[in-house]
Amino acid sequence: MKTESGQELSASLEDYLEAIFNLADESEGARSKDIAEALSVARSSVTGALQALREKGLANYRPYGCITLTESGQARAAEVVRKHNILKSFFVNVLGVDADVAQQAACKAEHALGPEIISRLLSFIKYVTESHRNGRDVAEEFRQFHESRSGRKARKIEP
Amino acid sequence: MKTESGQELSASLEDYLEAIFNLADESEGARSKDIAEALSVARSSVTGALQALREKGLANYRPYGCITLTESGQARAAEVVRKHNILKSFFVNVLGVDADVAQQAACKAEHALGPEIISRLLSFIKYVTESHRNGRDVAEEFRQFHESRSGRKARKIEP
DNA sequence: TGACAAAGTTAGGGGTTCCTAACTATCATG
DNA sequence: CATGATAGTTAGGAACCCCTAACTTTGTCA
Repeated sequence: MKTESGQELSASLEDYLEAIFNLADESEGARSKDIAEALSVARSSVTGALQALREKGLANYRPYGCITLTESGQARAAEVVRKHNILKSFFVNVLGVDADVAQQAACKAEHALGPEIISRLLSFIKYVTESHRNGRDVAEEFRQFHESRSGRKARKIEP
Repeated sequence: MKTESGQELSASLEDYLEAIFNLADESEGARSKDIAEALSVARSSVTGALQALREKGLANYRPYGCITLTESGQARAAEVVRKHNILKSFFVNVLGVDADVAQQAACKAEHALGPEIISRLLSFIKYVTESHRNGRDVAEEFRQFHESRSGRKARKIEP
């Protein structure tokens, strides 16, 4: 039983899918205006994207109607969101990056990484988490390593 | 003294820059045909890209002439290549991904990640390398963790 | 209910990136 | 040096994705 449903999807359409998924989570059915806002895009661009998503069988959409995802649309969106969360978690919890920076980077990188790498990344996060429980906190150890390295750099400037 | 030189560059143009850089490394001056081959693109697309790069002051190019990068072109290309190598190294040496998969993923992701994350990723690779020298090999430990996890999954299927 | 504001759509246009087909330049070789 | 093969260019067009401006629909409230 495969989760994925068919064709290639552009990064842009994946973004729309993700936004609809997240918005529909809170209320039921997303509003065009909120999608536009979430993606920083004109409302008319949303209309276009919705037509494309409908044609691919991913969104239930008719003019002036409320916007939901089809089953396969939800599956695709869930995959994207999953990638996003794994990436963000890696950036924040392992690399120690700011939440905002991580959020933005995850948004862009989620379209670029295939299942193999995502799966290993997830595994790696779990590994780091376990290391924490086992008293050999890899994330913490790295953070100190990183700080001491940046520190060393800084010291070079003022001797 | 900053390395970067100016404007935003599309992912596509970054790819061309990288290809020219790599090709010019081996011989001197890249050939249009080889760029096309490296990027799996029609020769005419290369011509267009070269015009764009020339307009941005990144490539020395005139019709039928040999192709080199300007100084700022080289600087930009070097940045891209650096990102690429850091990502690939992370995928291969930390996550344990196949070289080919890593290569492809690095190619796509290099356009999506900013300096903050790249710098931390580099630092993390160094941390893992040191851990190897210190007898606490994080990469190796993760590899075993990952294997045991995939193993556990597989066992579920045939009980 | 009628009228106004907000939400959504359509029309038209621009930029990017790529393609194929046909043309031109370059180069090696007989 | 002629000529054919290879490399490179131009022309024209398609697919995306986004925009603004103008129009239509919807919903609210006096």
